[in-house]
Order: sequence, then C-alpha cells, then structure tokens
Amino acid sequence: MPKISDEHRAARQAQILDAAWRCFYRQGVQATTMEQIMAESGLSASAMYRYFAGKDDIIVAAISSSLSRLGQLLEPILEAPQQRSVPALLQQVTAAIQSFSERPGFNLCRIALHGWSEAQRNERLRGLMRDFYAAFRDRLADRVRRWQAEGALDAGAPPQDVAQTLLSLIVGFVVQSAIVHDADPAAHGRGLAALCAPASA
Amino acid sequence: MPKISDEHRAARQAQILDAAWRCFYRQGVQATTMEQIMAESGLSASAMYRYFAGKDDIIVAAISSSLSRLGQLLEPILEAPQQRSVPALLQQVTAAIQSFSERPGFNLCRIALHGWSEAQRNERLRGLMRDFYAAFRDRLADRVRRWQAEGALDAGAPPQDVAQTLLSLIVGFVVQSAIVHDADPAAHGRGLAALCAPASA
Amino acid sequence: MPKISDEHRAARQAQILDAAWRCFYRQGVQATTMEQIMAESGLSASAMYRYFAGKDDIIVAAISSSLSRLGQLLEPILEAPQQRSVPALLQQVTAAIQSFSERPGFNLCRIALHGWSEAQRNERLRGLMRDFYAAFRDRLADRVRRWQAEGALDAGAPPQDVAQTLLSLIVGFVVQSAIVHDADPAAHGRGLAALCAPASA
Amino acid sequence: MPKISDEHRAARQAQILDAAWRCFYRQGVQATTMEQIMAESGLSASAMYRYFAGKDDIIVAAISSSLSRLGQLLEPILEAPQQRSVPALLQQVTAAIQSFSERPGFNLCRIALHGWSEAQRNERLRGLMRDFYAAFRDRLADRVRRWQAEGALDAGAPPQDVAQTLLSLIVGFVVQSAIVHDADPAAHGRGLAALCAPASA
DNA sequence: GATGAATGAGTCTTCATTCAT
DNA sequence: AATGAATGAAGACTCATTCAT
Repeated sequence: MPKISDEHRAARQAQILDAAWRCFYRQGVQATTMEQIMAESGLSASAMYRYFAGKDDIIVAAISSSLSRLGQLLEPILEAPQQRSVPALLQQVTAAIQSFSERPGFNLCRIALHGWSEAQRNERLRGLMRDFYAAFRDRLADRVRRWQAEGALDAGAPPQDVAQTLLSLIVGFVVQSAIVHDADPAAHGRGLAALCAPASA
Repeated sequence: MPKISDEHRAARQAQILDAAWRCFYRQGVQATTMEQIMAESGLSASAMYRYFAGKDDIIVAAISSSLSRLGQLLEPILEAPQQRSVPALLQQVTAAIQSFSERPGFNLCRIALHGWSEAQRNERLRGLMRDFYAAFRDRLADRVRRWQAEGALDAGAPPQDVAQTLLSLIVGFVVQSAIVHDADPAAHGRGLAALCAPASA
Repeated sequence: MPKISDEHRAARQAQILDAAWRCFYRQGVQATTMEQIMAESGLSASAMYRYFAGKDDIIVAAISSSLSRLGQLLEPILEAPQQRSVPALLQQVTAAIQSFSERPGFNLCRIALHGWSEAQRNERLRGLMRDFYAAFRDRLADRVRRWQAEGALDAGAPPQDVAQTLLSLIVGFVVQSAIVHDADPAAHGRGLAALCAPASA
Repeated sequence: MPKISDEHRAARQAQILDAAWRCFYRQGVQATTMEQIMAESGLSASAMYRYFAGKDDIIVAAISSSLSRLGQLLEPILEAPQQRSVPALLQQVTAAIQSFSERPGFNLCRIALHGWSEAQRNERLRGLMRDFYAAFRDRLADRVRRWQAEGALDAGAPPQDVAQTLLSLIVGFVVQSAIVHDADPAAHGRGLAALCAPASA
C-alpha cells in the first residue's frame, strides 16, 4: 500500500521543513547547518537525505512552501467582495501578516528578508519568487480594476502602477517590521489615508 | 608620519570594503569567503587582518558604509526646499536609488536585501540598521511636518504614521527592483498619485 | 521442503552476484555501493543480507565464481588432445577469453584487473587467487610435459618455467585488452611464432 | 623570488605523492582515505588541498609519476645497443622491475595492478595509461626492427605483433609477481628460450 | 520471510584565522 | 610591514548495516 508510504513521506518532509524554518528564522539561510536542522527536527543525517536531495533542496522547498502559505493567507482578503477602500485593504493585509508573524518560532517578516536575500544567489528560488510576486501583483491589479469599476478609484490610472504601489506598501511594512520592529498596520492605514485625503480637510 | 599612515589605512580599508561589496552583491554575505575578498581586492590574507579584526568586522563596516552612502544620496532630496508633492518626492527618491543601482558591480537594491537578512543574525548590524532607518524615518516625518505647515498635507495626520507609509513605499520599491526586476519610479509615482486623487476625476 | 529452499537460495545468490559483477565491471569493486547492487539486482537491502553476510562476502563470492567460470572456459582448450603447437594454444586461449569478454555487461578482462587489485587488500581473495593461478599454471605445465613427451618441445626445459612464460602471455593479453584495447589473439600468435622461428627463415 | 616557492611546491607535492603511494600500495586506490594520506605525509588536510585539487588529482598525479619512473627504469635497457637476444632482454626488463619492486613501501607490481583497476573508472587515467603502454610498445617494436635488421629475428614478422607479445610477457610477469608471488626473471627467460628453441635440441 | 526506513560513523572538502619568515 | 603557507575545526554528504513492522 503506497498510500501509507506517501503520507509518511509527506509527514517527514513537513517535519524537516518546519525544523528548517525554525533554524532559518534564527540564523538566516546560509548560516544554518544541516546538523542544526537535524537536531531541530530530531532526525538523523541520512534521514534528511532520504527525503531531500541536499541542503539546496530543503532551502527551495522551505521557501516555496512558505510562499504558498503566504498566498493562502492573503488570498481571502484580496478576494473579499466587500473591500471598499485602499487604506482598509492595506490595513487588513498588514494585520494578517503581523498576526501570522507573532506565532513563536515562525516570524514571517524575518523569514521573508532571508528568503529575498537567498533568492539573489539561487536560480530556482529567484524564478519562484519573481513568479510569486508578479502573480500577487496581478491579483492586486484585478482588485484595482474592480475598484475602478465601482467608482472607488480614479478610472484613468493604470491598474498595474497602482498594484506596484500597493505591493510596495505591503513589503515595506514587512521590512519595517523586521528591521525597526515597530511597524504598525493601523499607522500604515492612517498614513496612507492622510496621503489620500484632500490636504486642507 | 602618522598622517600618511592614516590615509594609507583608510585607502586600504576602502579597497577591502569595495571588494567585499562586489562579492556580497554576487553571492550574499554569508556565502562570501575571505579568500574571495582577498582575490577581489588583490590583497593578502594578512593584509585583511591588519585592517579589520575579522570577517564580521568587514561585514559590519561594509554595510555601515553602505548605509552612509545611501543616506548621503537621499539627504539632499529630502532637504530640498522646493519639494511640493508626495508623489514627486517618492519618484525622486526611487529614481535616485535606481540610478545609483545601475552602476556595474554595485546594485544597491540587491545589497540592501542581503544586508537586511544579515542584520537578523548580527547584533551590531541590527542596531546599526534599526538606528539608520529610524533616523531616516524621522527625516521623513520632518518633511511631512513641513508639508503640513505649508498646507500641502492634512495637518491632522500623525507625521510618524505618514513617514512610516512613505518609508514602506521606498523600501518596497527596492524589494520589487531586486525581486521582480521591473520596479519603476514613474509607475510608483503614478500609482501613489492615483491613490491620492479623488476617485471620480 | 529444504530442496526448493536451497534452489531458491542459489538462484537469489546468483541474481545478486550477477548484479554485483555488472556494477564492479563499470566502477570497480571498492567504488560499488551496496545500494547500487540492490538497484541492479532488484532486491531489497535485507535480501542482500539474508543471502550474504556483507559486502565483503559478495566481493569474494563474485570473484570466486568468476574464477570458476574462467577455469571452465579454458579447461577444454588445455585438455584438447590434438593440441600440437604453442602459438596455436595461445591463440585459442586468448580468442576464447576475447569472445567471452565481448558479451555486454561482463568484460572478463576489465573484471580481472579489478579482481587482482582487490586481492591485494583482501586476505581470503588473495589466497583464492593465488591458488587459482598456481593450479592453472600446473595444468599448463602438464600440457608442456605432454608436448615434451611428444617431441614438440625441448625436453630439457623445466615445464614450470615454460608454464610461467605461457601464463604471462595469457594474462598479458588480458591486460592489453583492458588497457590499450587493441590486443589481438592472432597478433599474439604471430608474435610468438616469430620469436620461435629461426631468424633467417 | 618565485624559485624558492616553486621548489617548495615541488617538494611538498613529492612528499604527498610518496605518502599516497605508500597508502595505495597497502590498501588500493579507492580504499585509501585522505586522512590516511595526511597521516602518512605528516601534513594537514588543508595543506593537501593547497597542492592538489582533490583526491582524484592526487590519484592521477601519483599514477602518472609512477608511470614516468617505470619508463625511466626501462628505457636504458631497451636502448642498450648490445642487446642481442629476446630472452635476454626479457630477463633484464623483468629483473629490473623486480629489483625496483623490492624496495620497502613501494612494490611496483602491486601498484601496477591497483593503477590498472583504477584506470577503468577514471577517464584521465585511462588515456594516460593507454598512451604510456602504446608508446612503450612502439619502443619495443623499434627494438624488434633493429633485431630484424641485424638478422637476429625473422624479418618477415610484423614488428608490432612481436612487440605485443613481448609486452604481454612483461606485464604477465608483473601480474604473477603480485598474485602468485613467485614470478622469476630467470624462469621467464628460460621458458621463452625453450619456446624459441628447436624442439629436438 | 521480506521490506525499506533509519542509523552513526566516516568521507571528502572548505574556511576563518594565525604565524614563521 | 607584508607575505602566503599552514592549521584544525567544521561543513555537507555517503554508506554498510540493522531493525521495527
């Protein structure tokens, strides 16, 4: 019965990836050693190599699965039919990221920075990440188009430009969370609202 | 004559840091070896240790000097008295970053990602970076206050919130430059302008 | 029914040894891993250890069985009653070796080199091989004695010396086959005939 | 002064290759570990990698230098102008090999077997060895031609065939030395002489 | 009786750093 | 002041073998 074996395989791989993330989060991707992942996962050296071809494979799988999780986290927010205002969307997205990051041992923001850095020197990772962010920006552009159709946004602006700006706001929040440690969804929302508001309100 | 010695020292250090950056840019911080920096700088092993205490020192010095360069690049833009609109400022800042990044062998955007990642696992670096970005945000807040005083911006908004939003836009541009490779200052400006504009323009 | 079990056992062992030889032939003895033999034989790890005590046992059994096959190949040639001339015998033996070597996946010549090398560092193998070649040389000496009795060869020469020379010619052919790839039974026969011929023929 | 450095380099390389040969001789090529070569040479791990790119490089260099030594050993014998008989040449060559092999820690015959085996799975080595033996056989063919010119050998025989036969006798001696341990230059000479002699002498 | 997942000792190799010259 | 040879600890990865199921 291969089913048991497949489930076992998936479980072990998840076990390894979770351990890898806990290590990456603490020390960065390159500085994490296989031995540390072994210790964190409770598996032996050979067990790791049964489920992954090597360190690079673990890195790619871990980052890839992390991007998937991030996509699953943000998709419902983007697709919610009742989204009316840009600052509100931004606030919801950043709040979701923040609450997801607060779980112990898995800070999404710090991990993102490590992943971006690693993607600079890893072919597969670079493609993976470019595709993910390009796709995410396309979803944002869709959202912009709906707003424009609803009359909530200037219909003359190129949706891709607005999407690029929105994506910057989101990843900028991530960076400030990891570096300055005081990024605040509400502040981001207020700041953007202030920019959008007529000056002499 | 200690003065010559000091100049010599500074020149050698700059030579090493430049070489280090070229390596970091290509391969990331952790994956760069001392031997590669030696080869890139044309100096001997002992020379490196004469001018820096070790690899960590080179990393901190390189990132620190890079932050200084970035500050020097952006300061005149922030302080320019004639700055009138937020989208225009954003476009100027991102354009400056982009043109600075286009010089061969020193892509500021890619380097920033490496530096952020490294700062997660290096105490000194973390402090350095937090201080730099906090200070930069303070400068942005000053700018916001001036705009508010000039009536160009809603006076009721907390300047720090607006500054946080602006910083996000800037670093978001950096990330998109390095990851998706198509970040565009003009698009960022247009996108922000669209968000600020009244919907039914 | 132990008989079926015994047959089963022998069949499995042969299956393993055949697989082992295909691996040894390609990569040498030491460089072949148990996993490769497992893959080549289609058997599981535990099956290997059920039928052999370990890798060393497989090596010894494989080389031993190979020597037997070689002996069975050459024996009828040595014992053929109509053998009249030394060059003819040499040519027949080398031709037999060559045709045996041409089967895909089992080059006797290459395998011999691997076996000799391995015998240097394996006590059991060393004895096995010494005995085999000593016995083979004894058979050659018998042949020489028969030739001497028939008047086909100088009766004053020590048969063991002639046998040693003949064995050198044979294994020399094997080495040249594996290393220079152009060893030729006919050329060997002609060369020896030329040495035996009176100079001014 | 680069000369000192070059001499130093050559000396270290020789030191490593000598150590490697002592290990190869005892255990075969593949079964020898870098650590054993380190211990035998008295050098550290990194020192080895300063002078050789890796284990494969050491193997190739060691075998290559060994072939050179063998060539230097046999060349004067082949070129000696007073060589008159084939058995005498054979005896001189084998005797030279034997005396060279008797030095402690460097048995040329055992080493040859290891080298041949290794050449089966190492591209560079295979070419190296094929070229060496082909060239050696050409020298033998030259010798044969001279004998034929002097009337000492049947002028009608193809020199390359005779050379192939002679090479077989030599390498056959090497194999019997290493495997049966009783190969004897004099016996080889007598055996060949018996084959060459008229039967009813 | 058979499987294949698991192991831990061992392999080759690299690297930041030091030190004799 | 400067060199570059040397180090040893640590890195990723492999492999013959065992054991729970």
